[in-house]
Order: sequence, then structure tokens, then C-alpha cells
Amino acid sequence: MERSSTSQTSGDPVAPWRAMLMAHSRALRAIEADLQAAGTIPLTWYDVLLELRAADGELRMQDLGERVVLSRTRVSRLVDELQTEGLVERVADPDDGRAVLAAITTAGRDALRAAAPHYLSGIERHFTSHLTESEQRAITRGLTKVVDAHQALPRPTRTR
Amino acid sequence: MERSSTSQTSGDPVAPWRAMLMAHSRALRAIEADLQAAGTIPLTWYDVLLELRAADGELRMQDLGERVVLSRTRVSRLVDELQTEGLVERVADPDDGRAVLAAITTAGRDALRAAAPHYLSGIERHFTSHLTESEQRAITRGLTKVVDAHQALPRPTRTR
DNA sequence: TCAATGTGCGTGCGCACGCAACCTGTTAAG
DNA sequence: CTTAACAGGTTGCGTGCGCACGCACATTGA
Repeated sequence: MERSSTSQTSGDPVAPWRAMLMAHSRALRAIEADLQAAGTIPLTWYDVLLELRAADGELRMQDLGERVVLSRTRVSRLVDELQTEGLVERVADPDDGRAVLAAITTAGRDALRAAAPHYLSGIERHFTSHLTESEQRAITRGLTKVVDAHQALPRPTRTR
Repeated sequence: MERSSTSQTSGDPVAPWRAMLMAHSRALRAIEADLQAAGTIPLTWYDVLLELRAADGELRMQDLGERVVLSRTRVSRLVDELQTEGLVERVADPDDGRAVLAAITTAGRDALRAAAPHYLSGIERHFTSHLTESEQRAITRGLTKVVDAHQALPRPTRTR
């Protein structure tokens, strides 16, 4: 308890925010470092492959970007990389000539399977294990509400 | 509830992690957008000034970096920018000729004061307001534990 | 059939960030 | 006093990322 500037919990709307920023930064860095040390695919690749597999193996670029919380731009380049490695393919959408489907390949599924244990243990070790069951629930529920609220309000407009 | 891949809360150590990643991304973006629209100083500047003020007005570069969760490199450049704007000054540390103190100026304090309401309301509106009191407490407590754990363990070593 | 407008992706560019190398000043060894 | 190790800061460079823009296809209305 060396922190003097912030009081503690209630009353200060900044406290949970700061806590999240810090935890995000530290845990993410630690997990990524572990993964790199283990020689697995990078975290962004993992996320992309995971979402792809969860969605019957293919997804339009835009939808993919939304799920992995990355800009379409970034997704496009990520798919470039994954495609180079043969982990995904670009497939023309039969229903819409403009759209492109990113489709996970067999090699992609293999890579995902191989990486999964490292990711799970990393998240567990660097993040979840430090939380009680009820904290986990509160975090999941609360932060999900935050996310949902933002999906509904892309443009705030009113400052009040 | 269109999400089909992730079950819900307990049993899945990934759920709180994913929730945090999403909430972080969305809320941060929203807050930054608001601030930019309001014409205030950027978030990183705010954080730096805030920590400086909280620490009697001055801090060594390294310590500053640790508080704002940024590399020393980045802090050095941030202080460059702030110095250019006259919001901080670099002062030689009287106790150690190698060290440099970043010191907040009067203009810096003014800028901080001017920006504060925007930041507080942004955090409140885009983040904290979506959480119940108990969720706020759980998040602050839980994530603080995560942060503390990482400060203690820069090198995990053991995979188990 | 053929404009006019909308939608989905890809690319040029610039910003934020960290790592590794470097410079300077401090401390320890001889 | 000299030299070696070391700690604090800054700079060169590469990487990850998003925005603004343009192209290709789709959809609508005449």
C-alpha cells in the first residue's frame, strides 16, 4: 500500500479504470513473452484462428475484424501474414462478389491446436489465477456490459 | 446474446480475459475520441502530468515510466513533447548527476486542471457508469492483485 | 441497360511504442 | 589515480496499428 494518490475503491470512478489499464498492460506483456519464448504463433494470429474456427471455419474480413477487436485494415494485413504461412486462405464469397472470406486451413487448425495449451496456461497463470471465482464473474459480467454499451453507442454526440 | 463460442462465466478462464481485452479496447477508444473532440491534451500527457503532480511535482524518468506503465524510451520522448509545450521541465537531479528529473510546471498544472473534468467524465461515461458498485470493487481488487503479482514476478521461469 | 450511390477490401502513410546500442556519470577494484 | 563494471537517459531502428483514400462489386432507380 504505497500508493498515496488514489484512495481505494468506491467513490473513485478512476480506480477500476486504472486497475484495468495496468492489469491489461502487465498481463498481456507477460503472456506474449511466454508465448514467444515457447515458440508458438503470436497472439493476434491465435485470436484470428480461434474466431475463424468458432465460426464454422470462415468469416468475412469485416466480421473478423469486429470479433478480434481490430481495425479492418489490421485484419487485412494479418490475413496476409497468415495466408503466407498457409494457415488461412482467402476465398471469394459466393453470395457477394465484393466480400472475401478468410478461411482457416487444416494447417491453421493444427497450429491453433498446438498453440492452445500455451495460451490457456498463460492466461490462467498471468491473469485468471489471481482472481477469485466471484471476481472472475464480476469482471466478466461487468466488462461485458461495458462492451455492449459501446456497441450500441458508436457516436456519443452529446457531451452531457 | 449472439455469442456462441464462449459459454459464460465460471469454468472458462478465458472469459474474464476476453472481457477485459474488449472493454479495454472499446472504452479507451471512446474516451480518447471524446477527449480529442473536446480539444484537450492527449491521454498519455494527462497520465504523465497526473503522476508528476501526485509525486510532489517531480520524478526521475525511470520512476515515471514505471508509474505510467510505459518504457523509459517512450517516457523520454513524451517528456520531450511536454517540455516543448512548456508543461514540464527537465531538471538535473542534485543527488545523482546521471539522473534527470521531469518536473511539472505551472502551465502543466493548469493544463492538468483544465483537462481533468473531461477525463473524469469520459471514464465515468464510457466505463465506470456501466458497472455496479460491487463490480467496481471486484474489478479494482482483483485486477490490482493481478498487477501486484506481475511486479513480483518479472521472470516466471516455471511453466507448470 | 445504364448512371448514381452504397458497401467491402486493400494500400500509402504516419503515429505510438519498445529493443538494442550508445553516451555520460557513478561506484568498485587494483 | 586508473580502470573496470554499472546505472540512468537518449537515440536509431523496426514493428504493430489505424486513418484516409481508392478500387471493385452491388443495389437501386430511371
